[in-house]
Amino acid sequence: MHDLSPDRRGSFACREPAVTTDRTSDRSRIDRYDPAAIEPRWQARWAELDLHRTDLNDDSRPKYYLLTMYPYPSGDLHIGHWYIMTPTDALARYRRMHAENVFFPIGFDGFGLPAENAAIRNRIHPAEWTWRNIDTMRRQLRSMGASFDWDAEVVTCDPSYYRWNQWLFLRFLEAGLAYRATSPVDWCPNDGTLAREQVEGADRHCWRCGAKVEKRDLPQWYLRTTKYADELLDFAGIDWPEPIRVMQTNWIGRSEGAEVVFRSAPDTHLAGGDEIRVFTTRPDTLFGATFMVLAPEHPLVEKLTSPGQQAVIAAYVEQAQRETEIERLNTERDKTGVPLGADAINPVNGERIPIWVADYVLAGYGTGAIMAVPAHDERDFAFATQFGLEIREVIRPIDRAGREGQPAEAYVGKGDSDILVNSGRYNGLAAPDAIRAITADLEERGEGKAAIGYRLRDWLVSRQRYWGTPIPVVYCDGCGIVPVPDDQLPVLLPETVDYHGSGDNPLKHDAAFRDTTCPRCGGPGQRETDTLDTFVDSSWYWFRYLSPAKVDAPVDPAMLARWTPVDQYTGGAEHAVMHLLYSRFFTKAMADCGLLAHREPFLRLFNQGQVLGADGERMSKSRGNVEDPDALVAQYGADTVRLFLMFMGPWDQGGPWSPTGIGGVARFLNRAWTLALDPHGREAGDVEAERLPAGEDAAAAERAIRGAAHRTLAAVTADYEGFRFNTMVAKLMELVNVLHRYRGTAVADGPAWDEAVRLLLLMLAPAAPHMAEELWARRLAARGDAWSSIHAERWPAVDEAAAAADTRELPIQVNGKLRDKVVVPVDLAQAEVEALVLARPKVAAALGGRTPERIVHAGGGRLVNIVVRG
RNA sequence: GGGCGAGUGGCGGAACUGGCAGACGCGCCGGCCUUAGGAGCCGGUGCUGCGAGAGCGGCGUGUCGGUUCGAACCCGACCUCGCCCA
Repeated sequence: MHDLSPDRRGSFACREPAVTTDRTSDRSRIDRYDPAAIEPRWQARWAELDLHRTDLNDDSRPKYYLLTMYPYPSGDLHIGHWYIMTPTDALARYRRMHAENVFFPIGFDGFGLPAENAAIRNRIHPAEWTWRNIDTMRRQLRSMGASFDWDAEVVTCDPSYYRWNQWLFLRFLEAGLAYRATSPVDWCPNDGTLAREQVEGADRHCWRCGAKVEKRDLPQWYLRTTKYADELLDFAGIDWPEPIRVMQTNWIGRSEGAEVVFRSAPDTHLAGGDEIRVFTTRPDTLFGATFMVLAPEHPLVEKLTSPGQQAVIAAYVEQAQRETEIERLNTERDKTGVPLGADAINPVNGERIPIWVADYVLAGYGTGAIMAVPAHDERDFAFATQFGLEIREVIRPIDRAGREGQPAEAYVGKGDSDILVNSGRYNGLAAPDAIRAITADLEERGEGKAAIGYRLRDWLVSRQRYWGTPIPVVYCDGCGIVPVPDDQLPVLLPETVDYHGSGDNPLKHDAAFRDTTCPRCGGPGQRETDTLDTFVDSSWYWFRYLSPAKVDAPVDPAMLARWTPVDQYTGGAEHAVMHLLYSRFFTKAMADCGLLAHREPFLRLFNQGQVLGADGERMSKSRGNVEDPDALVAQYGADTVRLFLMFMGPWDQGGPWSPTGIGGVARFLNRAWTLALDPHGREAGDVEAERLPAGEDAAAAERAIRGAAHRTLAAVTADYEGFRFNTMVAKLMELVNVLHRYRGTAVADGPAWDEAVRLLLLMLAPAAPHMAEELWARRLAARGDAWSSIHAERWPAVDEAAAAADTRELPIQVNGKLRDKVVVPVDLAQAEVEALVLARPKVAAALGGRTPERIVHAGGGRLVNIVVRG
């Protein structure tokens, strides 16, 4: 209700900015650096001039699509958003200075649970809560001075966006990429169903709320991510960080093996011949399969159970269903299980082996049944030991020949030279050969085949929530599942909802929404009341940025062709197997629906680290460790905060937040300001005033200044290209320190000085855009030139001749220990270097009369090492 | 338990990927300027020994070994921490 900003402004006004003291000395000659005055002024000017609006139709320049992960509108921008976005903004500005047509959009991930929780708690409509937060965040985002193209903004909870979620869902449905199925799903008591990727940790908790996840049997909608399992493993053509590739690869979890068909054996209660399919990565251990285990939920359990075992099996199955997956998979606790009273036939040797039911086999995993090889699998070994089942060694490492008797533990190794034993006609084969031979033989007899297993599951996208995209289908008694026709999209979320004071999905109880007519037969129908996982929204949002207002298609095809894929994506690594995997899936699925011509969304990815709270924990409102940048911006200015975040450390590293040291960055900007505006001044305490550094005449000083400036330019350019913002800032600091040594001397404000200041401002422009713009404007005004933005300037070129030094300091080692240094001309010949070096008294002392064995000129003459013996 | 990554001053972090360890900044110490300094400016600052001093040594990148003229960087073993997966 109440706008807080007047209060805030009031409190800022009372606070004396730390960086603006000017009561003493000659600093009063120039106006102080006052970011509070400069920054809003330039932000307004840039907006007014539409400086950051990208002409998407301009193809006279190379395009560069720079994307940063759009934020969730939680209501306030914290320092983490700045950490993510301001270096990316520096990149956008840097690339623009290379005359590229840079598209740098922003939007909001509008759907999601916090809005709904706020609605339940505070009786605010989720839409109102969300849109109000978005307004706040837009203002806060502008205070960063980021050069977002606001015309392209996308908000996913707007019907003009989620309509296309629905449209894409229908295309996937048509293409067989979306389907509905009933199976045991991960269920969070707070958030409802979750995708497998959204269940984290060994204790299987919810990624969002941390609650313990259970299993439920529910009919749900899925997207067929598994169809692309192999393609998702292929990262050719995209430049992504190794850790993300590894995480996705592990997540997909491809394993080669075989599907083997066991059959139930005829028995008094059973005709036999029921197929029990198992997947194994170790078909070479088939002869060691001494029993089988079915998951309690396996469909054949009931049929195969012998009459005598029925009561005990029923009780066991019921008990197992009450347990969580984590309890069932816990390797610490004792295994439990019950024999069915039936046997299976091992297809390789015709042996009858008992079938058990045990909870350590999960229904949702593989086929829900395993062949148990206790000699070569730890869990099977534990189970067999506990129940006194046979343990038959069939794989033997070559160096452990002929040891008989019961092994003390399972040998799970898979050495290339491991030999099969106790395996009939395969005895003596090496394990890899045996895998091929056994698989081929099974296939020939129709009892198995080579198969590939994946850990990846299809993506469960149904959520039992109000604040999301309605899934556009209708259930009709006569017609079954009927997709909502395109011309009836969007299926709008009803605005008035009743929350019953619980977390239950209000759509389910909203008759006006739920009850409808079947689009096919016109009879009564019911809408799907589940909504789509919000990760659907974020799986294609960068396409929508290209034509956010388009009403007849999700994206303008011409824009698509010109601008996608994204050239550079930046964001956190925490989305490795969620957002980043889903986005790749969506791109491939959209391509297969004929909507795209490319199959990978983001050519290059950079994962910045996370800023943690001062306590080292992830920042969150509930932990109370969220850092508010507004106070820092008020005290130091946005440029200082931006630069400090870049200077903290490597961008991909992140770390606990601490504002200690921000004063150093503020000082640096102040010193740069002083250099640019007052080259002749000297500070009162500077005893060296007016004097050039020892041994330098004016010409040497000018050479030194130009050299420093151009070497800095070369280094800073390389750092921007490599996302090394921390060293980029450090090098600018060094340049400023060099220039300060010449301030007030005869060469201050001379041509070399002038050039160095010009380069400094240009190098600073991407990172500290307001201050650079202000000083640039004053510079132009001082020369009587018309104003033009520094952000429209070209990135300067390094003058290699200026950057080159004519002498260098040569370190001299004796047996690898540094003993002396000498200044030499850069192009001194090796023979002359040797003569010079050997003539040094310190070298002679270190040699102690010994004769050098050889002299190593290392690293292209960077260093000499004199090797002596004795 | 498996996979990946990282251990460098009091602190955040540099070090062209095998070549001067500690750039830059914080902090700390000294000086200047000041009625004052929590501002600004200049200088110093890895640890340690000898020296009044300029200086001269020794030791140093988690631990122990190895390769090399030369190792923070490469190899082996181990310790600790982080992330991902069980």
